[in-house]
Amino acid sequence: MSKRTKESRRPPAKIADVARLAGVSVATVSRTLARPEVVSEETRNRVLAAVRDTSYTPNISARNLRVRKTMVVLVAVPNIANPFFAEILQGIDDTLSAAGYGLVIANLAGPPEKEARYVDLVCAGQADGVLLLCGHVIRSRDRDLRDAHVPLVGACEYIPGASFPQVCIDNVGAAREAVRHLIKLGHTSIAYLSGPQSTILERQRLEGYKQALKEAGIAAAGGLIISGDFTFRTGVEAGRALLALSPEVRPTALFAANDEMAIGLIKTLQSGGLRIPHDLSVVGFDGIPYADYCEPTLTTIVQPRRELGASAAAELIALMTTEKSAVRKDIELPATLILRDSTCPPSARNRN
Amino acid sequence: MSKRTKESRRPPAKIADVARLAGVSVATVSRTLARPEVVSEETRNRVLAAVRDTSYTPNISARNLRVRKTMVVLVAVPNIANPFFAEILQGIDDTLSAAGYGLVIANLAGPPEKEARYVDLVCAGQADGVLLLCGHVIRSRDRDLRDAHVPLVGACEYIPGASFPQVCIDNVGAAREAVRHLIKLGHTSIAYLSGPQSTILERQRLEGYKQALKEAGIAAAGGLIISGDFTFRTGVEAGRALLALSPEVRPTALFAANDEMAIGLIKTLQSGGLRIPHDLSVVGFDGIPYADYCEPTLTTIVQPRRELGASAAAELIALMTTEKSAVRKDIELPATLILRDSTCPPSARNRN
DNA sequence: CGATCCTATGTAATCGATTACATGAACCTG
DNA sequence: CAGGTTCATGTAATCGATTACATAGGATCG
Repeated sequence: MSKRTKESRRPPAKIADVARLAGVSVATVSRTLARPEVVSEETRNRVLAAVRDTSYTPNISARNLRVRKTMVVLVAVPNIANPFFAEILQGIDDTLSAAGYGLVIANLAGPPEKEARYVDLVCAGQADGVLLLCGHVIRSRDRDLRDAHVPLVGACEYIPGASFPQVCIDNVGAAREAVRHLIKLGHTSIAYLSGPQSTILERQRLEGYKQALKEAGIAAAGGLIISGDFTFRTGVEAGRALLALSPEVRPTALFAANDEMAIGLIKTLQSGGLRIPHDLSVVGFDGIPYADYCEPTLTTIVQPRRELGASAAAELIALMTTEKSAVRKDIELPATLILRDSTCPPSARNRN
Repeated sequence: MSKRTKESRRPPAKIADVARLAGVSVATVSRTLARPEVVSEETRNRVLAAVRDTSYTPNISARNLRVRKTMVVLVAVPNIANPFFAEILQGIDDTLSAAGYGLVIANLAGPPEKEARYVDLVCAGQADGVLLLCGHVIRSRDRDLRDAHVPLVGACEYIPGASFPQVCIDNVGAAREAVRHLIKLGHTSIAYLSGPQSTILERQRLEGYKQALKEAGIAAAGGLIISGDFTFRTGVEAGRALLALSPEVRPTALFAANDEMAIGLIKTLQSGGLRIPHDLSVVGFDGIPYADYCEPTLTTIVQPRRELGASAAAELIALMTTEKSAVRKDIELPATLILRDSTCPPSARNRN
């Protein structure tokens, strides 16, 4: 009886159609859908049947107009093509779309005027919330964004003085752990391949590196810091630089601020004749899928990417739905060092 | 004079505010924004100034409600985490967002009920168009999607009988070209590492492989086809299978249906002691960034990913904006074989 | 039994834009 | 100068929901 044949003509059913079919007013239909407990069981059944028969779905534009929400959140991501962010996005998407939100992805890798367009969109109140996957945006349009008065949550890159909640791992601690691992293996000459100096992420990982060296009583010789920018290319360049060094002065281990650079470095070193980890131990950071595919597989700090995205999204939802923000707490997720094949004790011939 | 200090209070300006400030009716404001040429120069200036002073932006929900559009397109993608799709998405995003559309990304890698939710959303008229990056969805909800009467464009995977325009490369031709390259180098024993048998993509690449062998008069021995599913893991498995073969019967070259498998295969072969390309030439398909990073760099068919995404998006925009579809043409984009280091003539010891 | 309260439902205002139609001024034109 | 155009603008209906307020009928109670 409830199984009608296709009645579906071109224009989608509207609430008035359902009301007519059920013999009630539009208000009752709306109530039935929003708060089923306030209508009598009998009407409820009639309405729900009518909803089914007309395959009615509320028009979101109309609803959003009325309740003054957009059900859209803006996600600012440095670069979608980066597998690290791709997985964070999945976590965000899972959580947000389950709660009925759509997400507009602002890919900052695109032309810069696009970034401006996105910020404007937010300021114009066309998004209910913003998720920042990097400190980038906030620095340029700080004020605009702030007094647009839109809930905001940050993830991945922890910004110390920020006025909004953030979801991150302990970058300093994780970097320290990575370097401690190398020290425990017996390495004393440990280089660091940095990220772009302008990011907070970079400063924190550098800090962790320094702390580990310091607590082990190893002097952080300045020359052991090689500067990179998170790209494969700079990993390759760092590799060339290391190859140019004579074996006696070459470090026996290296901590890279992310996996992509670590992999570029390893490739370059290998084609220059070095054996990894025998001649140089390498530990990376992030735990991108490829780190487990390369040869040798990469020892690295793996970040809980999906969870990072999911809890940032959950936090934002809380902010958006709660009356006047009271949430405001930072969340720190655990990152773990995964031991694979790119590290081993320094070989005898490299010891001094 | 136009540079006012911040007047921005909580509620965003609405069209009535602008009208009041400019001393005109709301209709005139709307017209000024939509078709500036129909209002007198003098009013136009007054209105535009008022727009600036109030930093007015039309409320999209209200507009969409009125004009019965959503300005949203749904993009169904097999897996965002896959770098191949990530770049296509960028092309789509560039084009679509420049035209003012938002995109909802339906990541089919997620839980299957999410896929259903997305299809429902489209059927409920909450999207103006759909972009399919794989044949997957269409096959399961074919009818629903069709009579939802929403403009649809396919990309990447060409579906022969489809009733909607598609933007693809010539998969058969490209695969044939890849294999021809191996043949030209002198190989006569060429294996094929397939994609998932259920996809049309796979059948087309297999077809190209067969055509190339046939035109060279090489019998396609059945045993040379190894089945995979586009993942790194099956590349590894294929590598193990090849290692198990004695060198005399082992093929001297292999064409993989995508790069990820090719890379998995190469890694495995290398750790099994084979030298690539010396002992086995490999050509891949897709041209993902990593193909240029691995060791040796991968000879592969590179697909114009960004353009693929951009023209699919452009085609969809045409469909959505044109009165009653008249567009309906498939677009074929060129894919090119890029020669890198994973292929060379068969070595003497492997010849028979 | 009349006052009071509750429950279930209906009526109509509202969200903020777009746009068909109405209006009125200015300008021709014969 | 009556009547017809054209041009710029205003009035008000409309898109499709949500929800404050009104109302009617029934239960409860002193």
